[in-house]
Amino acid sequence: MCPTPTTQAKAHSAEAHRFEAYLRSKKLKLTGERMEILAAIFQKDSHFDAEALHAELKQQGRDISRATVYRTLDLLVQCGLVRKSSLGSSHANYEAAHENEHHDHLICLNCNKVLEFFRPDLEKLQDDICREWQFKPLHHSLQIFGLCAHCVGKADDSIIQHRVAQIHT
Amino acid sequence: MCPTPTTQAKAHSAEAHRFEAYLRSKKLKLTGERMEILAAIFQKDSHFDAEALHAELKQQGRDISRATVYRTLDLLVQCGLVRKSSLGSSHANYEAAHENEHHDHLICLNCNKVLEFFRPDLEKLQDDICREWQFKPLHHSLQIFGLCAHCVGKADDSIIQHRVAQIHT
DNA sequence: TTTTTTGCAAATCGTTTGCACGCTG
DNA sequence: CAGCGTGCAAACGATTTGCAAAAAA
Repeated sequence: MCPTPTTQAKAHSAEAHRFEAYLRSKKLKLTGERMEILAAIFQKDSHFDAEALHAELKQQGRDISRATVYRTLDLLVQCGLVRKSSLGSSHANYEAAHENEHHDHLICLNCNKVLEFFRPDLEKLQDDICREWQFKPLHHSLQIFGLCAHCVGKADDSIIQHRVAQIHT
Repeated sequence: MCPTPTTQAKAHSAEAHRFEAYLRSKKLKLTGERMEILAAIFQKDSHFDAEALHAELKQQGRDISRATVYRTLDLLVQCGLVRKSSLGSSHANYEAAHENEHHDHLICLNCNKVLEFFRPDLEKLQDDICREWQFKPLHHSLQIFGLCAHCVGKADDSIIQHRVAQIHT
C-alpha cells in the first residue's frame, strides 16, 4: 500500500524535522532546494565535497546552483546536521552527522579511504589536557594520515612522502 | 669580541646546515632568497602565513616575490624544517620545527592564541588505535578549538558559535 | 505584500604556473 | 655554460557576493 520509500519519503525524516525546526527558529524559509539538498546528503554514505554534491543533484534532475549548495551546506553545518572537515585536502569535505555520534578519522594517503573511529579514552584524555590548560573545548579534530591495511607495502614511497608534505590540516 | 648574533649569524645555524644538506641532496641550488627566507622563519617565535612572511621580508628590505616565498616554504616543509597546519583557518599556516619536537594545538576562537602541548600518552593512544585498525600512521594532527583561560566568559557566544561552524580542519 | 531565497555571473583570495631573464654550480 | 631559480603577471580552483527575478510566509 505504502509507496516504496524514495527520496520523497525523506520529507519526514528526523533530519528533515530538525532542519525545519532550525529554519523556523531563525525565521528562515523552508524551500524545495534546501530539502532536496538535505535528502541528497542523508542518502549518501560517506564523505563528499560541494562539487560532488552539486553534480549528484544535477544528475538526479535537480539543477540547483552551486551558490545554493554552498549556502545550504553552511546552514546544515550551523544546525549540526552536517559536519565539515577537510580530511587533509585543501578544500572542504562534508559528511552527514548521523546519530550525532562524534568520531575521528584515519585517512589512507594511498587509496583515500577514510576510516572512522570513536575512543572514549581519547575524549577523556582531551578533557584532561583542556583542564590542565584551563581551556574550554568547543570542537576538536584528530586526523591520522597514513596507509590502511590494504595499502601498506603496496604504495610508492616517494609518492606517499610527497602526499604527506601536501597535507592540509 | 664576537659580533652580536644577528640575522647574519644565522648563516651557520643548525637549520641552515640542514637546509643546505637537503638542497645538495636534491641537486637544488643554495640561493640568497632561500637562505633569507629560512632565517626569517627561524627568527619568528610563532605561527605565520605566507603573506605575513612575505610582508616581513619586504619590511626587512628584502623584496622577495610571493612565488618564491611559496616555493621555498614547500621545500622547507619537504625537508622537515617547517611544519604546515591551518589551525582552523582556510589558508595555510606554518611554524618553524624547532628541535624536531612534535606537538599539538589548542586554538582560542576568541583571541586566536595558539597553545602547544605534547602528551606522550596521547601519542601512545594513537598508536593503539592504529594497531587496532592495522593502519600505518605517517602523520597526525589534533586540534582542539575553544576558549583559552583569558577568554572564557568574555567572548560573545553568538560570535563564537559562528566561528566554530567556520572551522576548517 | 513583505521578506527571504535563488541563479547568475562577476569578484575574491590564497596559491600555482608559464615564461623570459638571471644566477649558481 | 648548463641548469635551476626568480619575478612577473596571468591562471587557477574553491568559495563568496551583488543584484534582479522568483518563491515562501
